[in-house]
Parts: sequence; structure tokens; C-alpha cells
Amino acid sequence: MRLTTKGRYAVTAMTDLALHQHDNGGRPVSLSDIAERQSIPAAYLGRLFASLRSHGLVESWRGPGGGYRLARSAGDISIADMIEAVDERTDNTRCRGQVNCQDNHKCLTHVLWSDLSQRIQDVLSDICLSDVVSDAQVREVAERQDAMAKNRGGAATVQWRRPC
Amino acid sequence: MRLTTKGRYAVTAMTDLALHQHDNGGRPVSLSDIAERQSIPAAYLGRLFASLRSHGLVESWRGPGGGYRLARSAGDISIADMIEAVDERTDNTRCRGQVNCQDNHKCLTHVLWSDLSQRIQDVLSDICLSDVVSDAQVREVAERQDAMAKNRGGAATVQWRRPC
DNA sequence: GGATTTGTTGACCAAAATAGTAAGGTATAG
DNA sequence: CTATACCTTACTATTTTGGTCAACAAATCC
Repeated sequence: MRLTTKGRYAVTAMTDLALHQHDNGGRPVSLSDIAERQSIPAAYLGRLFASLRSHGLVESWRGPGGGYRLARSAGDISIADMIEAVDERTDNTRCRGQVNCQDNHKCLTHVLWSDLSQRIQDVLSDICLSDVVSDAQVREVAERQDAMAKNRGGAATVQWRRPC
Repeated sequence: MRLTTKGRYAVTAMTDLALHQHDNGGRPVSLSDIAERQSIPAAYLGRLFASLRSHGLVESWRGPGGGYRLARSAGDISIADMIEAVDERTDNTRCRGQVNCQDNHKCLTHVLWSDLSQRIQDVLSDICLSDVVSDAQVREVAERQDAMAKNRGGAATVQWRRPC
């Protein structure tokens, strides 16, 4: 599990999604809105959302008025879930999961690292999206971002469609 | 703080050093011995040790019989210390420590990430080299590695010299 | 003093991963 | 039919990583 820009984008975008999920009567939140609010390249973010979707973290709707919504409750999505979804595991141990990496036994690195990465995984699994969303600092930034956003269009009509 | 091969090498090599510090009457442990035992390219490891040294984690002696020893007690060197020493911080937030990364304020990513990386830092700061060395699995691998090593030369004479 | 050993430093390099772009395709609303 | 918005693939540029090499400096041994 590595902390990289890709994972950061994913967490940021998911946080934005969680924060705006109930705007406009709960209609899906569009990619371009998220990208603009969070200053993330839209085309790049689109690919990240494809991963988030294939990992079952979000649902998507196509066509006008389409966009994304969380597929599970925010309390049920951990930071680890989001990072894992976009950060396709490029094996961390160089041992390719094998146990006979040196002299037909485990190498020292192997022993050290599996424990260490598990601990980090645990930390990230222990924080969920709802924790993030309810954080005071996060709310403060979000409110400023909303204030910044142009008021585009009036209240939308509530609609329900089946996700893709 | 990122978990990469470089940091893994550092932790592995430091662990090896700690384990063999009292061999041969406490004379410095040579780079080539560590590299061979842990299957790490010697030239590469040499550069990592240069970083470890400049960060005050090891002391070095040149010339025949030279090598490295821990500069502090193993209980006083954390995993975070070792990784930080070799993994020259390539700023994790893209905001370059600035606080006005979006709209003249903190961006959401900034808020999220500084907290998250702090938590990981805490985990890695909480484990020290002596914890690693006393781990049962680690000792087991180390003993096998020692058994593997050729018996080169008899007991060396004890010597004391000032580090570089 | 000279050869040898061992760490130190800098320049350099190749391969991989990352971050990002572009373009064509599919589904849906109106 | 057209505009919207997600979906997918292919491509590219840049950065980082992991690694090598050679020259150099210090210490020891003879």
C-alpha cells in the first residue's frame, strides 16, 4: 500500500462525492464537477473512477444528469479500500508472494516487510469515509469550495434511475 | 513516507548490522558482508549507507578491518528514522508545504493527506530496531543466514579505532 | 613508502511507474 | 437526432527508482 498522487486523488474525489451526494435532491454527482472543485484533471479522474466503480465503491449513471454516487454507506468505505482500488498492487516484496526467495527460504526482507505493510494497511483500514467527511477541517475547506463554485442552474428535479 | 525498495534495503541492512554488531569482538561490519548476506547490490548499498551515516544512524571506519556500526543503540533507532534517511523526501502533498494551494487557502487534499501521512509516520516511529532484532521470525532467518555463510578466518583480534 | 582494503562521492544509465492526454465508443435524456 | 456524460483503450512525457562505474580518500599491513 503506497501513498501516491493517484491514491490521493481517489480519496479526495471520494470525499468530495460524499460531501455532495445529497445536493440537488440526490442526483448523481458528475465527474466534471468533482474535477473542477478539486482541481484534478478530468480525464485522469475519469480513469480513477472506473477503478473505483469496478471495485464496487461507486455506482455510475450515463447520459445527461448522470454521474456517480457512493455504492455503499460512507461508514463502510475505508481509506484502504479507495487506495487499493486505484493503486493496482505492484508487489511490494519483490518475492512475488513466494516464500523461498533466498536459499530456498524466506529472506529477511520478506519477514520484515510483510509485518510492516500489514500495520500500515491496518491504519488505513481503520479510517472510513464518514470519519473524513465529519472532520472539522475538511468541512471547513468544503464549505469554502462550495461558496467559490458558481451557482449554476436552479434546483434540479429529483429523479431515480438504475445505475449502469 | 513511502515504502519502497530503497527503504526496505535500508531496514534490512540495518537489521543485519544490528544482528552482527558483536561478532568478531565487536569490530565494524563490512559493507560487502552485509550485501552478500542480504543479497543486496554492494555498490547500491554503499550509497544507502552514506545516507544512513549522514543522518547519524551509523558510524564508519575506512581501511582494512573497517566497516559500519550503529551510531546509537538499537532501541533508539526507529523504522521511520531509517526510511527517512534514504528516502529523501520528495514532498508528498504537491503543495510544497504551502498553505495557499487552492483559492489562496488549503486544498482538501492538503488537509486529508497531512493527517494521513502523520499517522503512518507514527506507526513507523513506534517500531525500533531492537524490536525488529528481537522478533522470533527475524532471529530464525538470521540464524539460517549465518549457518549459510562461509567460515572465513578465525576469531579476529579486538580493536578500537575512532570512526570517520 | 607502496600495495591493499574499505568507505565516499559523483556522474551516468536503463527500466519502470506515474501522471496525464486524446480519441473513439456507448448509453441516455430530451 | 443531438447533446451529455460515462467507458475504454492507446499513447506519451516525465519522474523516480534501482543500479553501475570510476575516481578518490583514508587506514592498515608489509
